[in-house]
Amino acid sequence: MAELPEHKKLYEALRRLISDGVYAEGDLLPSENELSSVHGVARHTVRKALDRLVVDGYILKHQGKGSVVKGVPKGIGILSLMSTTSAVGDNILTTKIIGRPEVRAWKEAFTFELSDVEKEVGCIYFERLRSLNGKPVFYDITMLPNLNFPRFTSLNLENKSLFDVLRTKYQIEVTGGVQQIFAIKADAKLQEHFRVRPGHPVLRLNRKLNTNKMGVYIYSQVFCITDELGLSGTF
Amino acid sequence: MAELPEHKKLYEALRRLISDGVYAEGDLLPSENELSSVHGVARHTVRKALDRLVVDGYILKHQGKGSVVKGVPKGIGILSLMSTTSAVGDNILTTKIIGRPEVRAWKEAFTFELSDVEKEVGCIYFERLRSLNGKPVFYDITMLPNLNFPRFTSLNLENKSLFDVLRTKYQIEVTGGVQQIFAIKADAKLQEHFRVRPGHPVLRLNRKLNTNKMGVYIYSQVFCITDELGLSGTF
DNA sequence: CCTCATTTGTACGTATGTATC
DNA sequence: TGATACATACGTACAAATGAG
Repeated sequence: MAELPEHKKLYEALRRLISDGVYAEGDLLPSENELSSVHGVARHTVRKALDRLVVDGYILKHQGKGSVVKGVPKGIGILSLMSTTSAVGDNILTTKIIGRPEVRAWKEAFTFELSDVEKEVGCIYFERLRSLNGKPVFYDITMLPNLNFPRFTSLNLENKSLFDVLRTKYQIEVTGGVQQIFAIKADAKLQEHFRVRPGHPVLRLNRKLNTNKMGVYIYSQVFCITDELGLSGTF
Repeated sequence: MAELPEHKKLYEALRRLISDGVYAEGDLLPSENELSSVHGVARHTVRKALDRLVVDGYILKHQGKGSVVKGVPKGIGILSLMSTTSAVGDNILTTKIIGRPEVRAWKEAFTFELSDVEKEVGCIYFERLRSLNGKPVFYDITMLPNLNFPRFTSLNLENKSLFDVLRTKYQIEVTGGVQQIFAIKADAKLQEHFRVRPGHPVLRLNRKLNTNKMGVYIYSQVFCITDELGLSGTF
């Protein structure tokens, strides 16, 4: 297992402190010089970690003032969860894996083209149902190429963020991607998962996510009920 | 006018070279040391400029290899039109203004909060119906604060891009924004505009767009039929 | 397969400018 | 006004990945 670079270790440490609520929204982080001496790294290294936290939306920096905690960016990548009725902060998002991750041949990658290498190695496939306060709101299908993911199928992904697992276990970071968005009617499977009536409007997203590993893409199809919450994103 | 910092000047210069096609997709940028000596700045400064180009999606960096031009990020965050059946290039998008732009009090800004200043000055309101090859696909409501838009209500917006008009006539540039996305059923008004049956699934976007003018935001609500085309975006 | 020059990544140091309180 | 904190920018050194030979 490769040792993580200092700036990444600090990034993970600070990110965790924010996720765990040790630093809450509005709090000031320790100054760069303080973090530098406390963690025994150069200020430049601290700045690199903080830069990343800014890009990821955890903090805001203000010259002369300090680094203010913005909060934990919730949701799936760029599109984050947003309640239409009340704040999302008090709500509880739980994740359930349907079936269990398995290796299989690609059926298709929705509307995206697959490379020959991807076709050859097959894919790791799993489905998840995510609920907010017990009500199902996301149903998603995820496919990864079966490359460099030792023991992935035996990992417990319940209530864990896929992105966190990929980053911490496999050093894979999602760097961006493309997505297509549609409004559709619920079919039989969606009706069952979401417990809605036939014809209920559902949001569908086809996504291809880029990573920091050359040639490694994550494909996912996300279905979402937007009755009580919308998908929110900045650009 | 404040002088731009070196790393930003270099960023702008390189960004422009990529936009203008001097460096095309797949090309290798000059090495960091070369850029450093050519532009007379430290390597650290070059790296800062390149970091920004990576974040913005213009280049990819590979250790031991160099910085590869990725291209011009298309419609950053702004969901762009994408056909599900064929290329959109050959299709014709026409815009029709429904009614005519008028000044009125804000009814509401969808789910967004309005400032006191915005409430006081009122808004410029108009609705548009955009069609692809004669079939209506977008119906949108746009609201601007009634500030600094002389003669706006008498402008002819037919078949013109609102963003282009704002930029060329009023020096207002859209710099980003937030949006919420929902899947809904067509109501009576949407049924009529889109000529679809009751209950047809429709995509709804509530958008608040930031501009380069402090305190000036554009609010819009976009309805979209995604039967034959999806909204596509990069992130 | 190995070596070597090149290129980016990490990490350190130092100095000075600028915004906030 | 002064102390503090972040921003910019110069420098050095070595590690790690790439690709040519």
